[in-house]
Amino acid sequence: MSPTAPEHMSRRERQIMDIVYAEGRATAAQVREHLPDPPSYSAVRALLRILEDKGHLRHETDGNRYVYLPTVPRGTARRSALENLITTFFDGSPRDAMAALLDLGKDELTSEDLDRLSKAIEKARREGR
Amino acid sequence: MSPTAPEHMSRRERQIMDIVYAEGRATAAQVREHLPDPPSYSAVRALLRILEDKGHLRHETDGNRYVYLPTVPRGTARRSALENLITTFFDGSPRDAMAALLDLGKDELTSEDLDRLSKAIEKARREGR
DNA sequence: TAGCACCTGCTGATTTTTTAGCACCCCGCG
DNA sequence: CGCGGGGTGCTAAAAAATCAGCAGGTGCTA
Repeated sequence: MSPTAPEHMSRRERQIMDIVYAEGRATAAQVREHLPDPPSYSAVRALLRILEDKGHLRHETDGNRYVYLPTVPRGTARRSALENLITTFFDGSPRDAMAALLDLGKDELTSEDLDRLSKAIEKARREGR
Repeated sequence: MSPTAPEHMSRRERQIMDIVYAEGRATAAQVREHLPDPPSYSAVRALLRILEDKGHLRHETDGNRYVYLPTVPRGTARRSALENLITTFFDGSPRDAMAALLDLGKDELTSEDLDRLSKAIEKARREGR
């Protein structure tokens, strides 16, 4: 079983993990700010401790406060999140996913972004095939 | 708040929704098959009924059994799933997401897939910019 | 008709999650 | 010193999720 298993996390746990991943690192207060329907500060800390117990988070001390970080690196989490998304929403087809992504980001992608993408594709073609 | 809100769903609820989205439509038995640590048949049915109450699923009758479908169409769910993923794991950058996706699928993408992708990019360039 | 194998609705109870509050510690400052 | 403001751990209780079981319906076939 993968260490990144959003499947097996409770609602709050997932929300918190998402925040930590988005922020990179976060204190209890920070997490609470980003939490929808934020519960008490103390509740947030409890959750963070649980997440740490379960091995999803670790913490460093900054002065006297804890700042939490994911134990599994962002890149790994990204990957499984993508895989998961592809299987549940794109029938396991990365191509379809890319197409959707392209469409989704069309307003945001700059000409230069598209260049880079094309290059990356060329590169993939040369290497992979 | 969006009608697709995996954020607010419980663990089982999410798992079930994922299955239904992956399958397109599913009966209680089918859902149960795909569920990790499957609970009793009766428990699955209970969950399905709850999901329906909450408006995430609806059902049609096939003979005398219920087959469940998502209320919000797959395409819509896809979009929000992608958006969500992009914000939490790619700092809101579709470009980075595409790059990761390309890398992830490099072994699976055929030459033809890459062609199509290139074309789609060209098209995006012409239209968008 | 009776038995079997499905299905459904419903409900109460167990288990897990989520929460708030309390006790304590450390530090800076009037 | 003594107080306030920040932090922490821990725990009990409330709330939500999860579950299994019962009652009843349908249809099929021996």
